[in-house]
Parts: sequence; structure tokens; C-alpha cells
Amino acid sequence: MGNIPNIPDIVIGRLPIYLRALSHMIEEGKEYTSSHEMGERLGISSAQIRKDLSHFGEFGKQGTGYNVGYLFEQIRQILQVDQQWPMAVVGVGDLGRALAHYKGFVSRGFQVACLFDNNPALIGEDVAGLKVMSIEQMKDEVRRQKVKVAMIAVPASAAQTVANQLVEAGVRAILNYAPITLAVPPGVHVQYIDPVAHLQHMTYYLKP
Amino acid sequence: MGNIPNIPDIVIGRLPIYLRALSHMIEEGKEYTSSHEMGERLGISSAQIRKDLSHFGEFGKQGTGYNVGYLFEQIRQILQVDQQWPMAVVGVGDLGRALAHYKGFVSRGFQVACLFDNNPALIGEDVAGLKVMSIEQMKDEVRRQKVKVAMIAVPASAAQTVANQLVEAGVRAILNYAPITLAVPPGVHVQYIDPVAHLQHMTYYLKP
DNA sequence: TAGATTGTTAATCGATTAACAATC
DNA sequence: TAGATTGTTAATCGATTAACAATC
Repeated sequence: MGNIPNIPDIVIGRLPIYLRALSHMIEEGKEYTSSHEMGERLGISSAQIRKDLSHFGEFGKQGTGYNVGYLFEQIRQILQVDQQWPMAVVGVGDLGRALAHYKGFVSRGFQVACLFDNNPALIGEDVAGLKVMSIEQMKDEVRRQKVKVAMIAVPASAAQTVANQLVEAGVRAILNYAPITLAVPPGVHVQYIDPVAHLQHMTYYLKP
Repeated sequence: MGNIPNIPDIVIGRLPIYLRALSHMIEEGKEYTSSHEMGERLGISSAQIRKDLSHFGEFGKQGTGYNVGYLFEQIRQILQVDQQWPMAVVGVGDLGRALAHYKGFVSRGFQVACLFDNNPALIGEDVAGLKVMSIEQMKDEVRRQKVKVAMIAVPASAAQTVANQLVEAGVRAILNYAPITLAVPPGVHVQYIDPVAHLQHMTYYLKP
């Protein structure tokens, strides 16, 4: 009913980039922008930006361009980040700690709500104002807090098991920092962050 | 001369994923694999894997598939990660520290070689066996160590300046953790890691 | 009004997939 | 040999770009 159908995933993936650029423009006090200007900043063609946005509605005015604040709000709604998503962090090593302390989540729609680890030495420790809980408590706690989004920061060998447990507890979006491809049921979304993969991608081009 | 021409960047981007899967297979003691099996694991079609590899040569045998160790070595060479790249980390906050301590670089062709921060309170501190150096020392040190690869873990407001300095010092590949698009000269490669962008991409699909 | 910029259409470009002969 | 799987070609599919009428 009134559903916006069939928008390519690659388009969805660019919306957060547009959002980021718009928020910088807001900081700069810029009131209007154009597809040309945004494209310039982001290294994307203006036609692509207009096409992408046109999937969701008409946000601009001919001759004037886009109202920065308005477009920002619209994209926030489209991505559903005009709300605050509580997140679980699993694995409280160096990376998990960095995620727990990261200041950049809150302004962009997320909030670390609970931390889990299987190391007894860590359980109960206070990290960024949260008590580290055991993996055994994870299912209950994730359900209790209605957590739908989680970040996995455990070794590759444990990542699939953790993912299974998270899914069972109701998590539907996983950001996986472990360098391994996860198998999840349909309807559960996974994104990967593997810095080494990015680095290796670039070294290909570093010939002489 | 004998150059392999015009390989799509998107293909290069998948090679690290193949490499990762192959290294898991090596750990498992698997000797042979097939495009079908790899595709299964990675959620990629077998045709795509064969097509991707065919850009670089013929690595398989009909009827048998691919020798895991051999294909692994070949892709390592293609990506130039059969060597150890020294890396600079700029910004020694929580994230920079996590990167400095990360154990996963060395086995995959990288090594954190130097750390920089502009906070006087941090300079001289020992982090993961390295002394934090000042940004003023960066250009000299990067040149001295012939560092070509760097990771930026400073606030967005400082990232462009840092990038400029790194490029001036000879860095040609930058992994940028700051949530901002960088402008760099041709021939310098940038990849981005913005966890929030990935999260926002997924929340789009978390409708009801 | 004149100039600028949108939203959209059609054309182009590129990537993925299906199919299969070759062959281990 | 029979079965399996490659590397490659051609067909399909999808994404990007160019162009422009509409209009602010």
C-alpha cells in the first residue's frame, strides 16, 4: 500500500553518503545546494544524485536546487535514522572498546546499549558506562532492550556462532568486523568491515 | 609490456574476499576447491568467480577445480600482498589504538610501522610497542620508512589536512576512518570505512 | 525576464549470468 | 571411460550518463 517498490540496493547504499555531506553543509550554515555541488564534493555525477533521489520523491526546486535541512530530514526518514537504534556490541577487545567509546553514533541514529564477551575476566567490567555482560545473558538482554542492530567484534572463529545467537534473539542487522562471510536467514542483513580487504584492494594499484 | 590491461575495479575489490576464503580453506586443510564451492561460501555465483579469475590467467583444471594453496599464492601476488607493507596510523585515539594493536594485519601483508598524533600529551607514549610521534615528524618519518599506505583515524575536521600531508610525504593509499570524503590527487587511492554508513544502509530495510 | 537546476527519458555503458565446448 | 569443472562466449540484466523539457 503506497509502498515504494524495488529501489536498487546500490542506491540505498549511497544515501548515507548524501546524508553525511548534507550534515557537513548544515554545519557550514549552507541553506541550499544543488546536485552539481553535491556531486562535486562526493566525486559522483550530478545526474546520479538526481536519479537516486528521484526514487523517493521530488525534493528540489528547478533553478534553486535543494534545501539542505529539508533534504537532510527526508533522507533521515527514508533510512529510518530519525530515531535512535539501540545496538549490541559483541566482543570487548580493543575494537569492541573503541566502538563502545565512539562518539559518532548518537548524532547519526545509533547508540551502544549493551556489551557482551565470553571472557569471565571482563564480565562486570565497566566500559563506556556499560557493564560487560556474558554471552549467556545476551539473548535475554537483547530481547529485553528490543535490540535489532548488532556489531560483531569477536575473532573470526566465533563470529558465526555469535551471529546465530543474535539472530535468534531478534537481531535483524549485523555489522560484522570479523573477517569471515556469515550465513544468515533471509530478512537478516549483514554488512562487513574488513580493513585489510580495503588495504589489499589498494595495494593492487601500487605497482612501481 | 605484457601488462594486464583494464581489469574492472569491482573485480579487484573481490579478490581480497577470495583470498580470505582461501586462507580459511588452507586452515581447514582443504587441498582443492571449485568455483561452485567458493561461490556457495561467499554468496557469489560460480560464473562470476571463474570470470573474475580469468582476467588474470588460468588457475584451475577442468574436472578438478583449483588447488587452494596455488590459487592463494597467485592472488597474493596479484594484489601484491606477498610482501609486507609498512603502514602509518594517524590519530591515536581509541580507534587508532585498536588499529595499532590489531593482530590481523601481519598475516595479510601489512604492519603498523608508525603512529602519529597532534596531542602533546600522547607524544612519546608507547602504544603496541611504538612511540607515538608528532604530526610535525610525520613527513620525515614516512619518507624515511618509505611508507606508502596509511590509515587516518582523526576527527573529520582534521582528516583532509592529514591526507594532504601524507600525500606530500609519499603515501599513495589511504584508508580513511573519518566520516568525510577526501580530495586527493590522481594516482592516490582512498578507501573509506564508515561504520555508521553501513548501519544506516541496513536500517532502511528494518521496516516493521 | 533570463539563468539555473530539477526530474525524467532514452541511450550508453558495464557487469552478471547462462550455457557449453574443451578437457582433466 | 564417465563425471566434473574449467575458461569463454553470447545473452541478459542493471546501472550510469547525457540530454532536455519543465519550471522555479
